[in-house]
Amino acid sequence: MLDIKLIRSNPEMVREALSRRGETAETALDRLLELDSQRRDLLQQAEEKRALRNTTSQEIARIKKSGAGGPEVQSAMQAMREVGGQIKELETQLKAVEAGLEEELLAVPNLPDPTAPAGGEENSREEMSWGTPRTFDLEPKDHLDLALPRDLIDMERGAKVSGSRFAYLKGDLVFLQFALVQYALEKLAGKGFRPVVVPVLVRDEAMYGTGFFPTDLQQVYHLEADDLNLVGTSEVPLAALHMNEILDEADLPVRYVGYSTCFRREAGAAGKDTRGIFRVHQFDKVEMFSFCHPDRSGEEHDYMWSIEREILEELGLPYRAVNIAAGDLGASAAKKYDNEAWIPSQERYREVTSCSNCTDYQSRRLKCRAKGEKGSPYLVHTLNGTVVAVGRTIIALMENYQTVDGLVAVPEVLQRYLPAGKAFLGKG
RNA sequence: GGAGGGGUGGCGGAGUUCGGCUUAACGCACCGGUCUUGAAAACCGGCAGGCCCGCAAGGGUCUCAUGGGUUCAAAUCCCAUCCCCUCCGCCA
Repeated sequence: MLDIKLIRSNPEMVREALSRRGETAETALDRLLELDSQRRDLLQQAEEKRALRNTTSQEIARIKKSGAGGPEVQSAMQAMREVGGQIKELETQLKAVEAGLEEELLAVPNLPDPTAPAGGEENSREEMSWGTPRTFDLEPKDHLDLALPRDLIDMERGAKVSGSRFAYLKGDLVFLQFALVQYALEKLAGKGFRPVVVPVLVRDEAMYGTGFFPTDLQQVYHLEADDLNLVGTSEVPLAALHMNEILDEADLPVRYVGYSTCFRREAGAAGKDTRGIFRVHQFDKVEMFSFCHPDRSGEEHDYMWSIEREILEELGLPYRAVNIAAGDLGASAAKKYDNEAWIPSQERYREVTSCSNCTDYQSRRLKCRAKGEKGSPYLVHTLNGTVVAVGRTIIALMENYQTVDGLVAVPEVLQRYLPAGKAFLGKG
């Protein structure tokens, strides 16, 4: 959520910034400004009446206490009865205006960082790349073809039991998953991130607070009976962890690494990435999150991004990193890097991790602030990044580490987390 | 799921019977000062946040879990919701 005061005092700057997203937020901004001015007008009227009522009520109390209290008290009470009615009327109008303002404001995305390229997806800019895609003598197999002979991935039964885009992961892939998770958690814990297992069911409040609602409503599984939502990423419960809190400035940056299953409806992705487990409704992910001082989110972003790259390099996956264009950013992000690993079967780079700086967009919604020994509380900046998206990382590993015999080698950094002697998946 | 009890400032904790100097006592923590070679102790003072108006100084308003209601006036009375605790039942 943007600061209404910023919009009020600097509408042209906001308009300009949003246009870099390609947003046609013009009319929305005009409505916001109009509602804001209505709100302040009504607020002022209501507060004047309330001030009158307060002083008069105190007057009445004083007179009654002194034992007096004749007709003038009666008439004052009568007058305040009327004022009370007027206040109620103003408050009703005010509430309607504020609800409208809130609704409009929630739908406005974050202002993009100046270093995020303007425009849509096609303007995203490759920042760097690492490694060289392997060349194969024979056509490389995709992850599903590699998995099927050893029954490591079972899409058919996933579909039978749960529907399309659900899978069973079996055998050595299960060990590989937990090896990745353990490797990621240990690495991040060593870099100042506190491990957390988060709740995966959250209230609407947390979804709005993190900026997924109202924009991504249709992406989220909602449990009607309990009015709870299945999270699509542990970013949600991690961000909401300090909702309505004032952090101690001395503790910043407050860093967490969360592990959870993630659920996504993938509405609107019909026909896209339908093979294997590249795009499924349920997957596991290790996610990092940081609450940091507003002056340091830039360097924190770089730090987190560097961790993601370090991991891809240790896993030996050729990748490229992309600075996402403003128009392709999620609602909350001011800037985002996507890291795309080389997928041999597709002969292209696909997103495996990403890292976003959400500045104060989420913290304003979540009311998450920090305060030093002196001075007033201020909104923190929030950042999130994928450490390991298990499914996609497994795909990248399988395809890049496949042998001519159709076996899959295990990267050295992961071997110590697998049952003894497993240097290849599904062997024996 | 059943029966009770309870949510007050950074923390602890009064106040709720009987609505009105509660602009929330008191303590702890914290900050500033006096004292001291320095520190501790003691003493003095300060110490919530949001919003609105204002160049500022300052003023107003709201907030005692949340939202309504009663009243001239609500931490206090009424209703609803959320959360926490205890006991019972069920349970990985």
